[in-house]
This record gives sequence, C-alpha cells and structure tokens, in this order.
Amino acid sequence: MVSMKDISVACGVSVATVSKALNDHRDIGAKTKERIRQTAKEMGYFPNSAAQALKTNRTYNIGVLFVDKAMSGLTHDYFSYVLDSFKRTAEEHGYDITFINCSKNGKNRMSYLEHAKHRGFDGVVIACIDFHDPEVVELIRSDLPVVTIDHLFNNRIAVVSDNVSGMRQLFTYIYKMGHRKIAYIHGEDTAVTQNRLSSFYKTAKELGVEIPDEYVREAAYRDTKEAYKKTMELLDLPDPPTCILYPDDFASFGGINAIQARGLRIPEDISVAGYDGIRVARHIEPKLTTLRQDTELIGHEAAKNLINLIEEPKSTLIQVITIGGEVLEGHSVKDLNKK
Amino acid sequence: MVSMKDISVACGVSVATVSKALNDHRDIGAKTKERIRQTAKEMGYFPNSAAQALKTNRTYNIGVLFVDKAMSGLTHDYFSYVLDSFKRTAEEHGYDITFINCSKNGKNRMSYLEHAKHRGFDGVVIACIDFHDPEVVELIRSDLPVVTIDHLFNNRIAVVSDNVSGMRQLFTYIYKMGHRKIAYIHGEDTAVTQNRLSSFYKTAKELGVEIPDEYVREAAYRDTKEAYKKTMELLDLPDPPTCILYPDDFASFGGINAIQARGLRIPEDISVAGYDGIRVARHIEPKLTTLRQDTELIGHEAAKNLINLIEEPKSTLIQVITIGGEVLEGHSVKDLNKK
DNA sequence: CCTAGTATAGAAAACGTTTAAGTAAAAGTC
DNA sequence: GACTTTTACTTAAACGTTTTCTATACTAGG
Repeated sequence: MVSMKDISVACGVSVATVSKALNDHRDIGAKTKERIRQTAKEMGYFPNSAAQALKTNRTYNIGVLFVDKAMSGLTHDYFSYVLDSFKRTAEEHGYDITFINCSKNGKNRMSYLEHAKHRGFDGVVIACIDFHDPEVVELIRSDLPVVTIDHLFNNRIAVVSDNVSGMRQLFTYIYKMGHRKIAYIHGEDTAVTQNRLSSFYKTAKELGVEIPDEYVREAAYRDTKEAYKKTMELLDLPDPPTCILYPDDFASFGGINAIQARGLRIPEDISVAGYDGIRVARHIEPKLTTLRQDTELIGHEAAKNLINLIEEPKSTLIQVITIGGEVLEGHSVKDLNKK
Repeated sequence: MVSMKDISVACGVSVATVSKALNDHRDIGAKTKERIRQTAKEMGYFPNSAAQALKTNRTYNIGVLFVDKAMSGLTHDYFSYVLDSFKRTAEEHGYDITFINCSKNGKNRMSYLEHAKHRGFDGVVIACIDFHDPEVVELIRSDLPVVTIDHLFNNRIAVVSDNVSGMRQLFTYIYKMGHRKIAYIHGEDTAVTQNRLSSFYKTAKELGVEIPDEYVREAAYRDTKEAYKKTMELLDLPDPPTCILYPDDFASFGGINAIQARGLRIPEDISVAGYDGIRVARHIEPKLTTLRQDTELIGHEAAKNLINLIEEPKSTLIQVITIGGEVLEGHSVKDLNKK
C-alpha cells in the first residue's frame, strides 16, 4: 500500500502537506495541491481507513443488527429489502455497512455494544429483533447514534411501517369489496402485531363490522404450517369467514394451501389477503392482495436519519418516522358487489 | 473508551505488559497476567480494532461483493441464503462481514479493489456478479485472498454449485418419471447456464432422449414475464413437451402461471421443474419439484476456505469446491409410469 | 525601510496498539 | 562465587493518519 509518506517523498514535501493537500485545507498553495493530488492519483494512493479511524474517531462504517429468530435476518424477505435500500443510501453518503456479529458462541464473544465500540461504528441500525434482549437494550441505551426499525424506544429515532393505517387501508379495501365476515390470523405478540390488531378492531368498529372472537387467531409470522392449521380451524367454523387476513404474505401461502386442499377456490369461494407485499406474492397465482410496505422508503429514511444524527447530532430531530404503505390489489379478494 | 493505557495505570505496569498479558504472551508472570485481565474486564476494556489493524495489518474483516443485476444481491433468494450461511461461519471464526461498496456514483468513488485496500479487508468473497466487469477482474487478480462463488477463475479458490450433476440428477429424475418430451427454458449465457445446458444435452443423449431445437429456449433468470412468454411458445408447439425445466424456481412461477392461464393443470396435464430450491417453492402449491442447491454448505465452504487462505496462505489448496445438490421432489412432475 | 500581516509549508505530537530489543533480578550450573 | 540462563517486565519505535503550533518568505502599509 502506498502511503502519504511515499507521496511526500515523491513530491519533496512533508506528510503534513500531503494530508492537507488531499483534504483540501486552504493553507496549501494551489499548484502544490494539484501536484500532490496528481501524484497521489498516479501512485494509486488510497487512505488507510484504520489510521484515519484511529486519529479521527470516525470510521464511516455503520453497524447493522438484523436478527431473525431463526437466521441472521438476511433471508427474511421484508427485512432484506429494507436492508438493501438502507445499504444503497448509506453507500451514496460514503458509509459502509458491517454486520454486528450476532453469533452467540465463539471465544471472546462480545456483546453487541462491545462489538460496536470495538469496531468504532459511527452509528447503528437495529431491526427485526427481540427488543427485550438485554444486549439489544444495552445497545439502544448507549451513547451511539441509533436508529431502530419497526420498534419504538424512548428518545431514539425510529422508522416504522405504519401498521395502524396499513391495517385500516387493507380492512377498508376488503370492506369495500363487500366483505363483512372478516377473519384475522395475526402474528405473535409484538408491537407490530398489537398495532395491526388494534387497528383491525378499531376499523371494524368504525365500519360497523362485527368480529366474532373465533375469527381472530394467532399464528407465528412466516410460518405456513401454523397458518395452514389456523385456516383449517376457520374453515371448520359453523359460520366461516368470507375473507381471511394473514400475518404476512409468506404465511398466507399456508392458508392458500389449506383452502385449496379443501377444494375451495380463491377468490371465488373465499378471499385471502396478506401483508408485506413481498416480491413473490406478485408472481404467483392467485396474485395476492396485500398491503405493500414501502421497504425502499423505510431503508432510505433509516439511513438518511442515522447519517444525519451522526453528522449533525445537535440539529437532528429525534423523531418517529412513519412510513405508509398501500393496498396492492391482486386477485385474491373477491368483489362481492358484482355478482 | 478505556484503553490499555488506563489499565496500565490502574495496574501499575507498562502498556506493553498489558498488551502481552491480554494476548497471552508467555513472558508475563501468571499472577500479573491474571490481575491485568481481571481489571481489563472490570473496566470494560475492548481493543480498538482500528489501532490493531493499523499495527498488525489484520482487520478480521471480510469484504463481500454480492451484486445482482438489479439490486445489491441482498434480495436475491439464492444468494441471500448463501451469504447468510457465509456470515455465520465467518462470525464463528471471529471475522466480521462488510459489504464492498458497489454504489457506482458518489464522489471519491473507489474501485472494488481500492475500496478493499482502503478498508484493509483480510479477504474477499465474490458472487452473483458480472464477472466480466473490469473492476471485478481487477479485484480477483489482486493479491488479496479471494474466494468466488459459482464462477471459476484461474488460480483462485472457487465454490461452485455442481450444475452439471445437478442437471443430470434432475433430468434423470424426470426421465424416470416417464417423460421423454422434455423442454428447457434456460437462463442467459453465463458459465452456470452453459454447464447446465451442456449437462442437459449430454444426459439426454445418454438416456436416448431426443431434444428438438424448439424445446430449448432462453429467458432471463428470475424473470417471470419472460418465462411466461417462453412457456406459451412451448405450449403452442404442434408437439408440446410433457415437462418443462426452468432457469430457476422464481422464473418457474411465470411458467406455472402461463400453464394455468391456458387452463392446464400441473402436473396432470403438464409437468414443470425449477432449479434452486428456494424456500417459498416448498410452501406453495403445486409444490415445486426442483434441484435444491445446498446454500448452507456453499456459504460455509466459501467462508471456511477463505479463512484458511487468509490464515494459512502457504498450506491452503487452491481448488474448486463443488457442492452437490439434490432433487427435491414436489408435486409438479407427474409420474407417467402409473396410470 | 521597518513592521505587521498573509500565504505557504514543516515539525512534532497524538490516536491505541504491537513487538523487537533491552534490562534487571532471580535461578540454575559447575 | 562467578558464570550463564531464565523469568518478568520496560523502553521505545512503529503503523498511517490528522492537527496544532511554529517557521519562513513574501506582500503591503506607513
């Protein structure tokens, strides 16, 4: 690796001058500056980020903590899209992305926070995680710039998908399609679920739709087996629903299978709706009607706000940024108005 | 951040002693060592990775270059699983994962190699990419430890999914199910495609199956629209195939839609097979018969070999590691033997 | 022509580690 | 007891930057 030393020798100046020239300080003459820059380019110079980090305490590196229950979160459709968008925005601003090591074994295991300090991340983004994990709490409570995704925390910037309005939009759409017997298989008890669930009930009430208790059941997110089972239970009811909502698109596939296994057709005999708007849902039949979450915007806003917080800690608003979604109309919800 | 300096003061020893104690050098007394370690722990010490990197030229950080044509590769089902596995293995060995910035704009844009040198990655893994991109070639040709995934390069370690045997297995399975009129919609011209295609023809010949030219068509990977179109063309042939192979599972959804749009049933009227074995293919009906690539093993082997190459450059074999897959039997290929 | 001001560059310290070389005391050898 | 060896620790330099302070030369004002 060619260093500033090499350039300074080549140009017959001191390393300080080289540093200042490359960083465009104004106490270096225009011609020297140009000469140094030219030779730097010719010699293929690039700054050593470790040295820079050591000296300046800035790494231009952002730590990412994306943990799914099962895996690292990378294989999670929704979050991988959010992360992808986050990454693009961060990179455009000159930041790199490093995963916070979440392997729970290995010698010298560090906590998330320790790891973040060790690497000197300028900031951290957290998503898709058990927010009750003490290590996560420690990280969020730390003095590092933090942005959380889809979870609120005291005094931290959060970017959240608007589950309340999302559910309202979806419910209203289904209502407008003429459905009155609407069931909801919701995910396990998390903030996201609670928001959707309360919005589900609220919207139902507003629209004058009655929801029998047996229409509301719990199943894990992204679990087709459970969704299958709960769907069967719903179909077995004396008065089954005309439309079933699922925790997410992926889970809805389980429901669809259950329905088809019963010999029922979608949407002719029963309607279904997902949540998320993952890519594959648009490419299989029946094309799923679902609430598309704006992963692009969520990732972008998270990155933008985190970088802001890093670079302008004083003037950055600590806020909750709510990102709306939209109903993605597919072919899985029957319009009961037209006969 | 508490530094070695702080510990040295607290313990009344020199920083050198602290460093050696923590790194378990044997010229430090047992009791001092223990005392230093104890206070280090109490004070919440963690080494500054930038300083370590600067001094040792080792970052314990691996650069990842995963680029899909459209996005960053994160949203690519197959590669996100590979990456996830890679990450887990790397983390278990104490390495972190950082993306090589692939934003093509932004000021001070560095090439992939420049970026890798700048960050001081100990090694680099490359996948899912246009291997003709000059920047990629530059990176692969560099003196950095490199492992490529699904692409061969002179004198570099490569982990490749065995497309030749994979296609043979899949073809043979379909043959055994009694099919003789087998069509193949293959992906665009890449090494992967070439391997599969030649294996397709070779196996056909071995088994005495004749493949008319019009049974073989090209469509982009992961493109349901194109797959839809090509499938329609195949269905329109005077003598249509009884089974269609697709470039990948995702593309096969397009084919399935086309077939169902024609009012044909899968597998009763026509059979289809995918390639990859992505998760969702197991969760929708018709459950796809496909060749499952062992993403877990691919990622694991890539990480293992890269780390080996980093840590034991002399004794590491430069080799091509071929990972076999397996036919994942679904319900999309009809058994023509039983009537 | 003297002084003050300005423009340009250099010297040196510092960031937090690691490590080669050095030193002093204790222990072993005959 | 004089020697070497071993043990335990320290000194100091180094990694590649950034930055403060200092120095020199030139310009301008009077």
